Amino acid sequence: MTAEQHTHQDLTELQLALMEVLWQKGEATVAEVHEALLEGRGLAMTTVATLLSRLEKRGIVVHRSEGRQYVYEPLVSRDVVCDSMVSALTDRLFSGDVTALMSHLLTASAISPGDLARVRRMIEQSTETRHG
Amino acid sequence: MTAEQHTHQDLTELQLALMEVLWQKGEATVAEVHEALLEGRGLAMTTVATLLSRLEKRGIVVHRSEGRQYVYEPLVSRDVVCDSMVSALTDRLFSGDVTALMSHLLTASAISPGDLARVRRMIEQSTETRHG
DNA sequence: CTTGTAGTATTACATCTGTCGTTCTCCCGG
DNA sequence: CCGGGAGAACGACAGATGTAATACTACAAG
Repeated sequence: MTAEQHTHQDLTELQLALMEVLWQKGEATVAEVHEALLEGRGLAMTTVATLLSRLEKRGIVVHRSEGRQYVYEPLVSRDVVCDSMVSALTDRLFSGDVTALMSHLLTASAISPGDLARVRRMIEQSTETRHG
Repeated sequence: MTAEQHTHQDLTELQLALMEVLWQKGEATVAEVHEALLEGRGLAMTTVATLLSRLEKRGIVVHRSEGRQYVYEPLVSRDVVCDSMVSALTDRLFSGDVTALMSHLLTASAISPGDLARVRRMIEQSTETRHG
């Protein structure tokens, strides 16, 4: 049992935005992350650096020095974070009942008929996979 | 346009726990909420009072005086909060694509075959409803 | 060796959250 | 009329987050 994922990797909007850059690029310097977030967000370079270092303190990313720059790299995959966050929400709102979440998505939320059809196809696929 | 729900009613675990009590009882005094949360959480009465008043400042609950006690009442329905929080997550993680969330739930997450079947039935129901 | 400069490190501050301790108030029983 | 209590009001404090100014450092050019 080497895996002991904290399962509590709840990231905020902003933190996710940073991670998204790292996930996309694989790794990036502070300047690169800053650049990538410039459009839409007018964050100062130091702000980005601070955020990144805080993320590192939380063990979500690591950095190595390259010349006088820091190159950051994610330590957790996007999938793990998604899993963790979706699970957390499912727990909080639906006592961990995934089907309740589904139900909510299918009813309360605004889901288009097209989406519905696509989802149905997904379900079928899943079922097949399981049976296969 | 009288309706301007903030659509940003993101509540924390603890805040949700308080709300859950109010939603369940319809309304409750500080002491009642405190009591309801005692098992599992050992919060001081003042803590509960503080949390409730902060929730009120955010416009999520209101209180009226009854004797020398405060009776709190929710201002937003559970459904609205669920909607808001699920939407927020969908936006953050899947750029608002509900089907992507669904897909995630069907694959990455641990969903049992039984659940899968139940979900499929739900989908069919939804489809019928739409077509009907 | 000096200096500019890119880039990191340090410090700062406001807000939100979790968590209370303390104080204030007002009604009930003497 | 007075003292106890049950609550509410107020103030506190630590940790996380968003945001950045300022300080420091080390390399590259002269």
